[in-house]
Amino acid sequence: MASDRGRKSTIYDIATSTGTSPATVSMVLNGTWQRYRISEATAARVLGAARDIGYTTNMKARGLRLARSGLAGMIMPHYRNRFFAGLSETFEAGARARGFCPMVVSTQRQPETEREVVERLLSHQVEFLFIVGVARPEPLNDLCHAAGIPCVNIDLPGANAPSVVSDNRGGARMLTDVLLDKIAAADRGTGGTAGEEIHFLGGVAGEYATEERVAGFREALAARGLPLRDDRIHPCGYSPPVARRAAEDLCRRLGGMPAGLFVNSITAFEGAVQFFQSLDRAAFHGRFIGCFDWDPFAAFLPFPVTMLRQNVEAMIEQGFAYIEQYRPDEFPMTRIPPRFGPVAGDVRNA
Amino acid sequence: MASDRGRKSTIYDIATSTGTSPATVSMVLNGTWQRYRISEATAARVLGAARDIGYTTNMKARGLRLARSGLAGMIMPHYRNRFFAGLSETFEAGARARGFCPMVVSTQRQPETEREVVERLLSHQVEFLFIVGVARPEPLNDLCHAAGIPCVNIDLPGANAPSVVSDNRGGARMLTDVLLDKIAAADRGTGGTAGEEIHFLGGVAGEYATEERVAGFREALAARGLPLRDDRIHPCGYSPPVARRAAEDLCRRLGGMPAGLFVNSITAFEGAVQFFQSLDRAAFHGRFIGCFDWDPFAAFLPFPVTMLRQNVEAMIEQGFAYIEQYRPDEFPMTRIPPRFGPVAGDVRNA
DNA sequence: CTGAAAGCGCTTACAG
DNA sequence: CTGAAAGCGCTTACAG
Repeated sequence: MASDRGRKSTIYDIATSTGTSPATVSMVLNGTWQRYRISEATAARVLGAARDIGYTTNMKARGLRLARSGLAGMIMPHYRNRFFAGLSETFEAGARARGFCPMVVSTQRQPETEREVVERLLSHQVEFLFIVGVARPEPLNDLCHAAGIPCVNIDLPGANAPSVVSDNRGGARMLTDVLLDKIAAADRGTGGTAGEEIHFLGGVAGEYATEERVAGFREALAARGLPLRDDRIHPCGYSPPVARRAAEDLCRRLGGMPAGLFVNSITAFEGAVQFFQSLDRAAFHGRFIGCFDWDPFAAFLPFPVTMLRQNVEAMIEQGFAYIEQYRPDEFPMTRIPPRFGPVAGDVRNA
Repeated sequence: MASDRGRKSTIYDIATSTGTSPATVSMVLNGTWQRYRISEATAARVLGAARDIGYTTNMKARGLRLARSGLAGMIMPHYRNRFFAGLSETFEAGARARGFCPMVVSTQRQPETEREVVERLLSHQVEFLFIVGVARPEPLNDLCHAAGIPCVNIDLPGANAPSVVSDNRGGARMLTDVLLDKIAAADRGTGGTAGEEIHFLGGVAGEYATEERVAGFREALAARGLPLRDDRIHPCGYSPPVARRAAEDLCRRLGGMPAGLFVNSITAFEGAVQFFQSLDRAAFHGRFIGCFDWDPFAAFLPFPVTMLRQNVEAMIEQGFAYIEQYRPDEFPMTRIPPRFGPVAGDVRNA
């Protein structure tokens, strides 16, 4: 029954066809008609016509009039891992539950794209913006402020907006402790000092998340009185190919796998695993690998990997909380503890 | 320098502050000023003021006036695998390259959500819509037609809009052929009839993609004169837990892995792999697994897997082509051939 | 109980 | 070379 002739129908069409006025139609459609004492009969007539004609309200016009777009914006690097995919999906569900239409766009970590996309989203009048995984979010925060739009930084913090991040330091500490425990258990009785042989691979020196994780890693060692030489830290970046090479170099230098390997991020892990494929399975005997991130397939690799799963739901909830209580002059930060994901080889956890 | 006092600034603010009119400001900002013979001096003044004030044009107002929103819509099930993630990212890049702001939202395969989201996107006046992975897209296509908005179905076809899908039949044929070749090579000289021991796992009976893939699977067997009993086809759905159980039942029944296993979709594969973890590595000797989908980590499992990678870029390009040459009365379908992904254990391909 | 009117921020012929 | 005016589709006091 849709009038697919010509253009989309408007409240004027409905007013004409029902012998009422645009104002009446508007009130009926908005459900405010009883407040305006519109007769039940008129309301029913209008509603029926709207249904028959397949009317949908033009949000552009309503938004213009009301200065409320109904749009909720988010930018993020990409969707190619479970962490980012989960953040998007959770954000979308949260936005929808709050009556907004989610608008999430990926920017591939390109600062220029990030800026352009934010400007675009602002042009489209998003009512608030989640900024995910941006290394330097401050310029974007400023753009939002200039437009009078609340925003939050997720995953990577920034000075000019509230931020919610994983507890990177605490998580790294947890993960390192697990690796050290396993090494110690394997060492038991041999009096080994395997703690010295634990290495940290991946991430970017000077970047917030990496520095925090390195700090947690150091803490765990320090707590056991284990030494840590700087040459055990290899912040080779996040790209799989360079992580692959870094892992290879490391093993060549050591003459084999280190007793423990803390891999920072799933993408670095992907690279490292490419190299591990070339190793004999025996190379992993008594060696323990940890990854600060989780992936369902990575859980099924042929050697044991302990994985940390960031708490996506809690991060997004906190983001909405910050938006809802937004104060343009206070930029707190909250750290959400990650949890252990299923452990490879341990089917019960899968 | 942004005037973050009060609300967002408009062309009226700029007109006032530069002693010009809103019309002039509009022309200058749109770059059409020379066509209207506005003086260079005025143009420069306006541009400067716009920059100082941090002006961004209100797309709601412009869209309303121009009946062009600048929004490109897409709905899809979720982002939790490389295929969907790739479709989103490629779509976003394509939309941006064409001057649109992408608006992609996930619907978790819930028909109600799909409908609501499409209505919402239409309300926001998206100029066209990509409908990805929807089992029954026709009602959504009709919604778009009623609104006069072109749409295409991606991944799963529909009768009421142009569709672009992977060449499911051809791809399944390719994949099955590889598995049969490997089995034959392993069998060489033993005179075995291992072709009979190839099974198909996952997907939904009656669903387009599954039926096509089963057809390709049958074709490959038929071409070699191999028989295929119906009890070799196990369309257990896509969910990992049920696929896990199905794989387990199958192996129990056979007393071990079949010679060949064609797994339909990465999610079914995820389930099957959960079960495989409990098997001894020897169980895979001389057994060959194929998956109609690709994942970077699945490529590094401890047994050989041949994976098909759908051509996301070509699919999205074809989608845009359909939109650009849209005819509301012709609904063709194009099939894009998938390619082989890197093969597990073969580092050279990784 | 319902309609006429103004205005959200923009663009584009049309005058001058 | 530039401005006044109308109109995109809506909503909301304000009359009646």
